[in-house]
Amino acid sequence: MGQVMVTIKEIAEMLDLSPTTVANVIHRKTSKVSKANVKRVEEALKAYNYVPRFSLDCLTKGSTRLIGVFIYTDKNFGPGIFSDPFYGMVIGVLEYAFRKAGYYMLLYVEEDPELIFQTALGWNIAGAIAITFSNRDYSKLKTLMGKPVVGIDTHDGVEMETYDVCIDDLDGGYQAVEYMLRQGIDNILMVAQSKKCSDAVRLRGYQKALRRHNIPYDKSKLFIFDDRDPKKTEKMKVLLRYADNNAGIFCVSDRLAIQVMETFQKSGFQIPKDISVVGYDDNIYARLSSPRLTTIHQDVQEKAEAAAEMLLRLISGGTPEYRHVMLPVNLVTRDSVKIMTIDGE
Amino acid sequence: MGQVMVTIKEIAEMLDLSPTTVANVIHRKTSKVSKANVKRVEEALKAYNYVPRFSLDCLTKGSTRLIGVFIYTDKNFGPGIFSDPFYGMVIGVLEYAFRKAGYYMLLYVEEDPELIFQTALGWNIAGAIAITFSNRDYSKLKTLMGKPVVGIDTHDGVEMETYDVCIDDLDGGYQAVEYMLRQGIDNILMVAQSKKCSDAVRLRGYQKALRRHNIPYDKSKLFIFDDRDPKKTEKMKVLLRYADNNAGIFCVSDRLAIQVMETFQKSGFQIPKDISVVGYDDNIYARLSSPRLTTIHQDVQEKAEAAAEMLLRLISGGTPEYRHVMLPVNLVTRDSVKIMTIDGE
DNA sequence: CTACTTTTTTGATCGTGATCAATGAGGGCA
DNA sequence: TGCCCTCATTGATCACGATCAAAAAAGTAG
Repeated sequence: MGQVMVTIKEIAEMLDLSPTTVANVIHRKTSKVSKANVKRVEEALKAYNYVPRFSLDCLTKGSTRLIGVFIYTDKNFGPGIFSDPFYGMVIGVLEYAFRKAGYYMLLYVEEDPELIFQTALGWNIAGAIAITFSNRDYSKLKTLMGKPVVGIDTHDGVEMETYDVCIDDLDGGYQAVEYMLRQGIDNILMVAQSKKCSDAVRLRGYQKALRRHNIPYDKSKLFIFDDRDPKKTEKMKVLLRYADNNAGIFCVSDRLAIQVMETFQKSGFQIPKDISVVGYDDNIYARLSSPRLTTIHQDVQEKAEAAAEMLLRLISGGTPEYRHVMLPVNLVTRDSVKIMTIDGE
Repeated sequence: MGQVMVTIKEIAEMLDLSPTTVANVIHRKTSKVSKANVKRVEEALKAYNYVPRFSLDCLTKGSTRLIGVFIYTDKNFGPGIFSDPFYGMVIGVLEYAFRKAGYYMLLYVEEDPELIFQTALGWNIAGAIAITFSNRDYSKLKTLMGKPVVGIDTHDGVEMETYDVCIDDLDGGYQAVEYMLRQGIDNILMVAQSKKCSDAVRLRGYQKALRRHNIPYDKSKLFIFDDRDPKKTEKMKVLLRYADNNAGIFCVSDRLAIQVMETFQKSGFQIPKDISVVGYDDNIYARLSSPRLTTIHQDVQEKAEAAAEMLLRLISGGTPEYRHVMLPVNLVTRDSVKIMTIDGE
């Protein structure tokens, strides 16, 4: 059915030449082909719209021009994962960078590491971006393929042999909490999605800020709300009893922050009058919410660009300048934190 | 470098069998292999972690298990395209559906149709999703590949031979405008991104609503703001002179609607007191904006799921129930349109 | 015109998996 | 024991492109 692709052999037959000659023209080895034939072959290639069969690259070269972008989701996020602006931006930037470099992007979102490994091997990809992998899975992927892998937001932080890009979550947590403390807010809760990964690092930043102000860490002030939990919004109501103008909440994502604010607002509280909230990411949610969200800004585009550049350099046999790139974050102050006025706190 | 993949031939050599026997076990043609050997081969496959080379499928079958998801962008959207919740949701749903069906997703965003065709051919994809293609490019892609293609939001509407999914933009435009008219708002502007494609259809819906209310169409009330234009926000100020409590603006996207609202708000106008605004899409912007945006809701997830199902059925040789799926849209009333009260309009 | 060099073209092989036709081995029956 | 039949296994071939060594053609010099 449909049009059949022209092969080198067919072009060669039509011109009464050998496939080798045609192949030589394709690979610009024109020194080995007479000018007359170069012209003839080139015209035929255009006329019959010859397209190389990318998928067969793995036979003659070691790999295809596919780059695997693997997103590990330990929770079953379901199909809506890219409506999260973070993932959307990341894959948009990666696709762009790879395409411009002549590579193609195989996108694969999986919870089962084994399936990711199989995909990487079976497609003979040239390299991979591993998003939110654990160090163990990163290493296994790399060992199995023997091809470059660059991690983005590796779960359990940086290890010697990995190449990866992340953000300074310790500083992010610290800045968020320090800012509230400086406004005289000293009863600060933290709302996280899990106790692991980047949330754990942000928690350390939270603790560091408290320590600097000689406030003991009270683990009852750490709340975990699982994104999968359908009763999540219901459970958030436990936060209501903390409403107090000396209280603040540090949330590990803008999404969570918005939900927390809505919880308070629905119960008649005002933000930041009755309680302050700081988010994390600085995505579209933060700019549109009311009140507009004070949050920790991370440059997702830069993160993805850095990862793409690292991987492309590794694939072409080079060595990236750094093994580990940790991008800075910064606080963006908007309207969700009560500001200390001159005449009192 | 790295681990080398095990091949069928190698497994066969290790077990002192022929490659054919191993291949037969892999393809479940166990009727042709003795039970003892089936067991031996299966164990070896597991032990040496045999993974078939997906990319070579095109040699023996007609195509690979890749599905091309092609997004045509006549404007150079740049790398941030998926931060648009629409595209993000679409590709998330597609990736999920294809993966569950055993296919892999090749994502390719391009402005040059020729490069899309080359990609489709070179990778021997099993089928393609063509997002915002023109009918001409859709047909060309289909003809060149001879494989199933399903369109999403085909630019110039539906034609006989295409398979595609779209939304009822005529009704969307109509509902948006009709709603404002019923609130006594009779001076209605329309803000679009272009004069083509779905915007053109929505314009017809706009005109239809006016006609029903015996209001003549005034083309000076149609404003085009190109998303690429950096002076876009500046240019929007021409709208300000329409501020009037009998005036309303129908915007072809929530993003545009938000920008329009901000333009008015920055100049001290209130929405909907001084002017009403209706958006289109009902994405995250609409729910978070202030005032919350009254808008036309489209179910992006359903759209993508319908397209995925159609394509998978076509690939497996079946026939989808419909050639053209047009999903309904509906108005979601929130707070950006002035509501007519009992005692006056 | 021969001998030799250079240019151009070709044949053969590899790498991987699917498949068909053909061979080998074992079992049953006369 | 010999013959046939069936089940199990194998060899050969194809699909496609890259590449190297070998062959053919063309050109140069004596």
